[in-house]
Amino acid sequence: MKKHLEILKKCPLFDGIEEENLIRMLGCLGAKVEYFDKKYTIFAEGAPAKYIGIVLSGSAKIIQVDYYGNRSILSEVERSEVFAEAFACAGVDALPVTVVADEPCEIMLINCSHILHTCANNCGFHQKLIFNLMQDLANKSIMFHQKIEITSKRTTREKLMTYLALRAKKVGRNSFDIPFDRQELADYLEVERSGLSAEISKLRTEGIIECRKNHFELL
Amino acid sequence: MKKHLEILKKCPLFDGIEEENLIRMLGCLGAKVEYFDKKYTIFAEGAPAKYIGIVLSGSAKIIQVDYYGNRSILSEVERSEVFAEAFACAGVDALPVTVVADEPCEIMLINCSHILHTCANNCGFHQKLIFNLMQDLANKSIMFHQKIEITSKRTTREKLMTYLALRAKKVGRNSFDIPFDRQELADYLEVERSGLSAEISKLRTEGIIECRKNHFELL
DNA sequence: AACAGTATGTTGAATTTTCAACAAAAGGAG
DNA sequence: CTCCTTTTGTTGAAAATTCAACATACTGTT
Repeated sequence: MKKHLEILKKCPLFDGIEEENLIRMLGCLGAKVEYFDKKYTIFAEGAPAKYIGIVLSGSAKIIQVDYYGNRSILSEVERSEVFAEAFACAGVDALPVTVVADEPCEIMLINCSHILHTCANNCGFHQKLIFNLMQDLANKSIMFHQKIEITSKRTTREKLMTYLALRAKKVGRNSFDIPFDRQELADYLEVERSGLSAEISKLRTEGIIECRKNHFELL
Repeated sequence: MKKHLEILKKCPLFDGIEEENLIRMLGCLGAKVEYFDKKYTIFAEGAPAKYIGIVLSGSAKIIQVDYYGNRSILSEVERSEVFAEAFACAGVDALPVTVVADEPCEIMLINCSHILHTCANNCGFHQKLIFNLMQDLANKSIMFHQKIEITSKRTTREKLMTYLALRAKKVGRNSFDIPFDRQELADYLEVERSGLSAEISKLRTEGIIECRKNHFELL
């Protein structure tokens, strides 16, 4: 557990919690660490939503596959970020999404009821954890607002430009990497890959954007 | 304030809080009630996101209007429900959405920092409020997941059918009202009103759905 | 009952997306 | 370096959406 401390201290769930308390806390919460290879499923759709996940290394994607096999990417989860917390906290019985390792991953799993309900030891950190969870959920909510803002646009071009503009604003630069390849970007924007490629080409020849692989620049 | 107690007791924010405590609490939180006429703006995009709103009577819609004037409806807020909590809790400086009264409304406004930060009186209900807020935010997150599930579909027909199926599942019946007129439903599904009307007609002649005004039935 | 105003349905043309199939480029393994 | 696999780009035809314009139905008021 020790080797993950630096990452865990950056996790919004443990914001403002001292290192020594954090270690004790993790024991009390029954936190465990599991390893997943690239492309492996961390949580499968339909599984019970008991656990909160924290990415210790690697990264993962939250996806949803519909009846016809169309994949939709809901979000990307990076190191020190939390996932599946909304389902665990809301007490839904089955996960409506799948979480897949994007690269080899170490994932910390915490049974959410251990966070929500005071334990026998009556340790005093639950309040802080719940406060942090609340702030994290508020931030996730804003993330979804942005995703909806992007996908509510009617054309591929507008979706792409809205996404890139938000990304640029977030990093504070006009030049940045995105965490998606073309197919994944299409699945995030909810458009066709081929149409997306065509649109990127057009924007490039029009001198509006520049891009190489997953690096983009707004001109 | 007394006349709103029955509604407030149903508000998820005050879940598990006794009536007598609730009254004192509201005073301590500095809760105030404002009246808004139909179509009036409760919160405007760009306004500071300090306040959490609770619908005491009437209903409201959370909308987003883009650069070109296209309206997108994010959600509907009914009696005893909370709104704008994510922005207030996450501490964003300006609201990215507008909240509009759908009918004449009484709205309770609470400065979110009064909920988040323990007051001088050191009253003991903050923990419970924060816990409730956390659960509410988790539920909102799930709501957004569903909205994304709906709008990620590629055709108007699929979007509509996904929406209606979720709605039917929620109420547990195949026959139900929706809180939207045609234009609003189109703005919620992120499609054209005329195309939506055409699709509803088709589904009707195909014997898949039945509808009159905002009442729908899945056959 | 008549009217005005709003909401809903209908239609065809223009635009855009999706789909399928293939070409080109990039990356990895041996 | 070469082969093989994966990713990305390109294209044209089919399907769906958007747009604009108008017809019809509905609502509330006088």
